[in-house]
Amino acid sequence: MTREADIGPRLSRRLAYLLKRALIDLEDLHREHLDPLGINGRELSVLLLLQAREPESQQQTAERLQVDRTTMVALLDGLEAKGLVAREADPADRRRNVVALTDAGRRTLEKAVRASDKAERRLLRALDESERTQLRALLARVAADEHESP
Amino acid sequence: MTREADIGPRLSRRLAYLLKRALIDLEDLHREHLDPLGINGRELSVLLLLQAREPESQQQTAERLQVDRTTMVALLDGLEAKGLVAREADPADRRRNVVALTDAGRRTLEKAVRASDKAERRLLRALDESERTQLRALLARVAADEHESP
DNA sequence: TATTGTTATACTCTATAACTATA
DNA sequence: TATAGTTATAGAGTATAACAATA
Repeated sequence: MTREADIGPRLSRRLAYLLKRALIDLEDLHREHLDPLGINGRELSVLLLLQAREPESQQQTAERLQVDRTTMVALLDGLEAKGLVAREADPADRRRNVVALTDAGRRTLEKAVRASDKAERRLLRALDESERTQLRALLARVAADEHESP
Repeated sequence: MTREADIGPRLSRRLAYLLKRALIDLEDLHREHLDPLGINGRELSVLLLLQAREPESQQQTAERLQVDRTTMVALLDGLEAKGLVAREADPADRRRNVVALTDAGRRTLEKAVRASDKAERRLLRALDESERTQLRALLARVAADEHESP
């Protein structure tokens, strides 16, 4: 494993390095914990988004997740094949697909959130509860600020 | 821009989402600030690593950065073409290339670190100095813990 | 026989352009 | 004419396999 001494203090303290390490480790943990549910982290984020905003068109979903609409097609193809979401032509505008969670999608979502909680706790096990809250709060403020005035 | 309300609180508070947002924003800022120096964030990390460990073989460098040795070939090709690093056959073992920073590489490195500092400050402008230190310290502890017992 | 650097190749992720069906 | 979804295609980024030089 890479230890701080191996790469030097200047690199190991750069924010981009620290964020990337944390994200890669968290993605590995998500792979591990979500695998039994048959979905990945990306798909979990789509399910979470749909739960908050359904029913919604594919394009709106893509924009909110900041992915290309062609990427969303493939993502929804996968989720639909697993029976977790359903596409239906919008009666009011037959060009649009209305996307919604299925019952199975809702059940998988709740299990997946618990699995993701586990992955997060595992990543942050070196921190106590108040420090975990603090980290999340600091990151949330950074994200909120970026949204405000780019 | 994506606001928290658009994606719902459940997604916007997931750690993976927060880390990814911060990293993407920071990568954008690095692109912007490093562009005048002719290098990218990836290349800065190689320069920082070499400064800490030079001279070192390509393979050792690749392992420390956790990239494939074939990827390192392309990375060093780029840095060498810009005159920032030099490859030389190791007299003791002619299979190896010894990689070292050139004088130009050292100068560019220092400028790039200052540019990266700026990018980091811009990303974290919503936080005060003690909060920035705190965020970095929390992430460093998470990284150190992951290295310890995977 | 094993290792270092290299090249060729394939795979993933994502975006661009073009097609269709609707409006 | 413009838009939503789709498909085909191409571009980064990265990994695997094979090869030449050296040990």
